Amino acid sequence: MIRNARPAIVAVTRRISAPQVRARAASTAVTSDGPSSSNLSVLREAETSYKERQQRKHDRVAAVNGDNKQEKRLLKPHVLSGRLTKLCEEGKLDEAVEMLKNMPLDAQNVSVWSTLVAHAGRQNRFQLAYQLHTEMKRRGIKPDMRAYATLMAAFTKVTDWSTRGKLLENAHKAYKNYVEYTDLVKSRNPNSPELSVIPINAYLTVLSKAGQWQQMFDVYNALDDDGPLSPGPITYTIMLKSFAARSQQQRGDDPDTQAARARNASDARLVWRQMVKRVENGADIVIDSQIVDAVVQALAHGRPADQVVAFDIIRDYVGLAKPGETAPHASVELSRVLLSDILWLCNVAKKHRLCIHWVQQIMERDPTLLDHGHMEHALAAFGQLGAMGSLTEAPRALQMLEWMLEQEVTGPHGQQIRPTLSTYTLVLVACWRGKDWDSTLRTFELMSGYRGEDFADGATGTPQMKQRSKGRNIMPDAAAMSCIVRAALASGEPEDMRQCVRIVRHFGLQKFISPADDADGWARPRNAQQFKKDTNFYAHKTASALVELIDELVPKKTDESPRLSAEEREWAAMRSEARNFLKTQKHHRPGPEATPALEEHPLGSEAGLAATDDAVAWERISREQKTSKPRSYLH
DNA sequence: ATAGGGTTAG
Repeated sequence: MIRNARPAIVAVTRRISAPQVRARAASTAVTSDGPSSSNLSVLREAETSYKERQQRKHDRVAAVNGDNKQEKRLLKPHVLSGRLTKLCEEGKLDEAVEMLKNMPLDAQNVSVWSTLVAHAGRQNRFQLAYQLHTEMKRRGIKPDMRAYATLMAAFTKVTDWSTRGKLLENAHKAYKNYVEYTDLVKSRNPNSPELSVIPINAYLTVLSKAGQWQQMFDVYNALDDDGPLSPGPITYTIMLKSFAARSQQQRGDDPDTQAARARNASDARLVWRQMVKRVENGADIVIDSQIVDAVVQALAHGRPADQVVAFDIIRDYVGLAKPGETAPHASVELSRVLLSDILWLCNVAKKHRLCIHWVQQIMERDPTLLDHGHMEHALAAFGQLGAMGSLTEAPRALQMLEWMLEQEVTGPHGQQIRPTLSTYTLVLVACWRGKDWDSTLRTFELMSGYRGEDFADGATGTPQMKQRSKGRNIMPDAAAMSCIVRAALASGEPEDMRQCVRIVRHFGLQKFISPADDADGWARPRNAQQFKKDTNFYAHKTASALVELIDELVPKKTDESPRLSAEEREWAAMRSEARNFLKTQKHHRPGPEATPALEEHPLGSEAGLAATDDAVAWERISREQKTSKPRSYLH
C-alpha cells in the first residue's frame, strides 16, 4: 500500500510549491460533487442557521425580561440537552436518542444533536454518531462547524479501521460536506468563526490511523496558505507523527524498509520546512515540544542526513548541543516525552556518548526532569559502547544507577526515577560487556537486597535477603541472570565464578530456564509474546554459560579424579540440568533472527567503528568544556 | 471540538 501510494505523494509534494495549482485542486473538489443548485441550497441553510441564532438571542432576551409564556410551552434546547446528558451518563444513550427524536422541532437544534453525537462517540457507537448526524440533517437542521468537529472527533477514537469500511466512507462524506460548508461561509465572511481547521485536523487523524496516507497528503495540500483554514500547530503535529508512525510500522532492515523510511523522513523535512517558513512570515504558530517531538520521531528512522537535521532542530529549538558547539537560547521547553525521544534518537543514530552527555548535563541542571526511562537510554548507551569494545563503561553505568537510587530517596519524585527490572538489566548488560564482575555483583546486591559476600568462598549459612519496602527487592529474570553468569565467565576468575554459581544455585536454575514463574517478587512476563521469545533466548544463554562456568570449576570425571566435595557434586548436578535443558530444547534454540537488540554486535559495522574512533576526541572536548565553563547552566 | 507512549530496536 505504501509503495503504491508513493508516486502520488511525489506528485503532490511537487504541487506544494505551486499554489495556483493547489487552489484549482481545491475548487475542483468542491464543485465535482454535484450541481450548483445543491450549493445554493446549502447557502440557504447557512442563512437559516443565522436566523436560528437570532431567534435564540431573542429567546434569551425574552427570558431575562420575564416573558416566559413561550418557555412554558416548549422545552428550551439547552434544558433538553441537560436532560439528554443525564440519561447518557446513566448509560441510557438509546433512550436519549428516542427522546430527542420525539421532541418537537422547536426544542431541537444543532447543539442538542451534537451533544448526542458526542456521547455516542464517547461510548464507541461510531455508526450511531454518524446516523444522528444525518438524522439531524434530514430534519432540516444544518450542521455547523462544531457539529462537524464533534462528529470527526468521535471518528478519531476508532482504533482499528481495517474492518470499518462503511464508517470510513462516512468520514470521507462528512469531510466533503464540511469543505462545501466552509466554501460557502468563506464567500460571505472570510473571518467567520465558523471557519476552523479543527474538523480537518480530526479528519487527518482518522486518515492517518486508517492508513490512507495519500488521501491525508491530499487533504493537507488542499489547505489554505494562511487564515483560519490553514494548517495549525496541531495539523503539523498530526502530519509529522503520521510519518513517524509509518516508519515504525515498517519492520526489518531490508532495502524496501530503508527506502520507505527515507521517504517518510524527507516528507517530514518538507512539512517542517513549510511550517518554519510560515512562522517566519508571521503565522500565528508556536513551535512547541510536541511538534519538535514529532519531527524528531519522524527523522530518527531516516538516513544519516535526516538524523543530522534532527540534531540541528534539537540544538536550535531545545538548546541541547554537542560539546564544543554553542547552543542558542532554547525556545522550546524540554518535556519528559521530548527528552526521551531525543535520547532514543541518539542511540538510534549511534551517538551513544552524546546520549550519556545530555543525561549527565540534565542530572546537574534539572534532575527532577529525569525518570527511569531517560536513564535507561543512557544505560543502554553504556552497553552499546561496551559492545563496541570500550571496557570502561561498567563502573560509569553503576555510578548512574547509584545516582538514581539516591534521587529516589532524596528527590521529590521517587517513583519516577526508581530503577526497575529493566533498569538493572541494562546495567548488567554494561557490566557483562565490560567483563566487570565487581560491578555486576554490586548491581545484583542493589537490585535484590542480597549480600554478595554471603555467596563468597568460606561463607556459612543461608544467604539472607534484606527485606525492603514493596517493589524494592527485585530478583533477576532470565535476561538479568544470563548477564550475571556471562560476566563471571568473562572475568576468568575462579573465585568470581564460584560466587556466581552459588547465586544461581540459591535461586534454582529452573527459575531461569522454565517458562514464566508467578512467584511473588519475581519477574512476570512484561508484555506478550515478544518477551516470551526473549525469555527463551536468555534461558539458552544462561544455560550454556552456566555449563561453561561449571566446566571450569568441576573437573571432568576421570578414573584418577579426586572425590568431589558435596558442593561440587551439586554443581555437577546443575550442569547436568543445564545440559539437559539445552538438549531437550534444541529445537527451540534461538536463531540469529531471535537475537534481542541488546545482544547485537555492532562491532564491524561502519557506524560502530566510527563512533568508537570518535571516543577519544569526544572525551577530550567534553573535559575541556567542563573545565572552561564549569556548571554554566546553573543559575 | 483537534496532538499527547510507554511494545519507539529485531
